[in-house]
Amino acid sequence: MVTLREIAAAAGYSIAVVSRVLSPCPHAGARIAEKTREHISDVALRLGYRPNRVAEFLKRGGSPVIGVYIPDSAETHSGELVKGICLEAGLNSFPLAFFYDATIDGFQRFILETINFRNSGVIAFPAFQFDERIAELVEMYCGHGGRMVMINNLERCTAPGLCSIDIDDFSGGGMVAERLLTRGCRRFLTICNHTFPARHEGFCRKIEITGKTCEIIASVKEFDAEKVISMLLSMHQNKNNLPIGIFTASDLEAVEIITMLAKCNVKIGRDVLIAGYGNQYLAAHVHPGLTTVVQPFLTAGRNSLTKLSAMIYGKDAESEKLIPELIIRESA
Amino acid sequence: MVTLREIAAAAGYSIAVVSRVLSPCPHAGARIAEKTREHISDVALRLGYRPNRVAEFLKRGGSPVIGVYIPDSAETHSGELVKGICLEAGLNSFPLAFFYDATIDGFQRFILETINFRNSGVIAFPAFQFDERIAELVEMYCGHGGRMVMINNLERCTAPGLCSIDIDDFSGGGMVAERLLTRGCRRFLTICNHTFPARHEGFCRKIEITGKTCEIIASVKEFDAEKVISMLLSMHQNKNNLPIGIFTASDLEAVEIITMLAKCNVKIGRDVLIAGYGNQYLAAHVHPGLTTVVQPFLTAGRNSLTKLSAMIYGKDAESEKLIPELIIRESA
DNA sequence: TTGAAAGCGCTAACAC
DNA sequence: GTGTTAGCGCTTTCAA
Repeated sequence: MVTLREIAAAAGYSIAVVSRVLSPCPHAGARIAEKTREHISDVALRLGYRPNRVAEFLKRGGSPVIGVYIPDSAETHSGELVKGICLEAGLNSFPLAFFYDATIDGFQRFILETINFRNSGVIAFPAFQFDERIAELVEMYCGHGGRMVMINNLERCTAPGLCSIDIDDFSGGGMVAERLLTRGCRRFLTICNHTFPARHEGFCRKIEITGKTCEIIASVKEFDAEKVISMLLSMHQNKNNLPIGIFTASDLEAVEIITMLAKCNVKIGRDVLIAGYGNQYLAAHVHPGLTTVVQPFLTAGRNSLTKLSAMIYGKDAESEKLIPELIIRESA
Repeated sequence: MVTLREIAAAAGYSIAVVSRVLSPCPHAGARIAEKTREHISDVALRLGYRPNRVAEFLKRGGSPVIGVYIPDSAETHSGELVKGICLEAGLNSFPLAFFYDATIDGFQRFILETINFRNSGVIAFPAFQFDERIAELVEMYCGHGGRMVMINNLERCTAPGLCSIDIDDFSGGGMVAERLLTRGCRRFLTICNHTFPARHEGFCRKIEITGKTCEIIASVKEFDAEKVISMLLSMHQNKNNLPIGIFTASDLEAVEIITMLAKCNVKIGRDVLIAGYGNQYLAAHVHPGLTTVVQPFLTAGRNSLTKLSAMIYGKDAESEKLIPELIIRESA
């Protein structure tokens, strides 16, 4: 491992000068001659220096570890988020401590643990039902100088030192509507999903603009494939009202419906078009393949770490909104 | 954060004595009076002491960070493994550095990086095609005092300081065979999968013991649902040979086949029984639900960290083989 | 059996 | 602009 000491020896300066050149946030008023800076940077590069964050934060009275709060679920997008975070963390030599959970009590334990260990910052993706206590915990943490990046905060928490990365569900829903409209759908069906209302709102808004309406089913449990579909088909025997467009705010429900309809001899992709949300694992492997919305969670993960690291070193980081993308397969 | 200094003050001993009591591997020849040990342990417990691994390893000339090499895929089981590792790492205050990759060159970079940062140890799940270079890298790393836990090593690498956690694919395949036999299957079909040969071997062995045989299809691409099934069904018009049992070594293929067959009016779960392997996300949500083998990757993750931590502190850790479990749903 | 003190790699206050 | 020095929390050598 290359240390400041070795660089200092090789460059002919003291360790302190080398530190001031290489430190991500040197103390205020640190002045270095431009020539010295260049020389030391060159030597560091040549020797392959990688900072020892552990020692850096030890001195500052803390630990470089970044706490990551992640939903305790097997969904594909959490995996993508984790991957993005890990990738950037690796590049920047930040160790990570993951906390898998999906409860408000767990979130509280997580925050307290983060404070107790004097970790350098927090990335949080609290994917459970929003609760005022979250906002309080975030305020408490940031109020004491903590830095946090929150995924899908949706403007519910605000605090200095808090930066949000949201993924735009509303426009994702709109993309599905546009696709179904383009494919010539006349009637639309959608399953309620209270966890992600914006996906529906985006979908319905786009449909309403065209003067068409959406039938809404309370839950996937009440989706009686044979009944609903035979009803819909018979109502429109003249075939003029085909295809019917179905949108569910999660792939899980879309896959249930696809496999239920397949058993009823419904031609999915022709008479009935189905689109889901999330591009979960296996969504590409049902027949017909599921048209769905892919969320840029890898990007969210990478950006969250970049922003957090900037904030940790006293720079500003702006919140951002990421736009999802429609993946077209055979189902719609 | 409670430090040794505070405990020393509260207990009325020097920091050195407290360190000897609380350190996970005190230097050889450290003697402490039993009464002192108890007293200091009590105080530490009362104050809620959690060791500062960063400082501990700084002194020892390294970093507490554990490097984790994980396949760069969205499969559910990687997520479970990561979760298990994170859980134990959190309990033991070990920071983690994940390296998502699926190439031998990446594995080499990972090992070199681990050495460069003087990380405390490695958990590796190299899920790509086995290569002699892996064995060499492992030998090199462990030869220089590195500690490693390998997931699904399958006895391919050996080195002092290496401990393996394998999941028994052979018995997993056997479980599926037993289920299909119990359900009265007379004929069996299986899709080749060269990545996981043991799953097939376990399956076919159990079938062969009963004197029955397995038809083998080279790949899922060549599974022409209509052709294969109409052939099979017509061959056994008398219905005496129903149900037909199909086993694929991955859920992905099983889901493809289920959704293809559904379109052909085949009664899955009655005339044709299908089982997959892996219990991937969505496998529970196709219709009919997929009978499959769930691998104990959460346990593997937890145990890998426990074993690694033991080895890091100079204790021995034994390799182990974990047994998967059959999840019965409607498809078989 | 216990304590004093050095030092891991780095930063920051202070001196020059 | 640059160097000196103390110290973050812990382990370990050496001395008592």
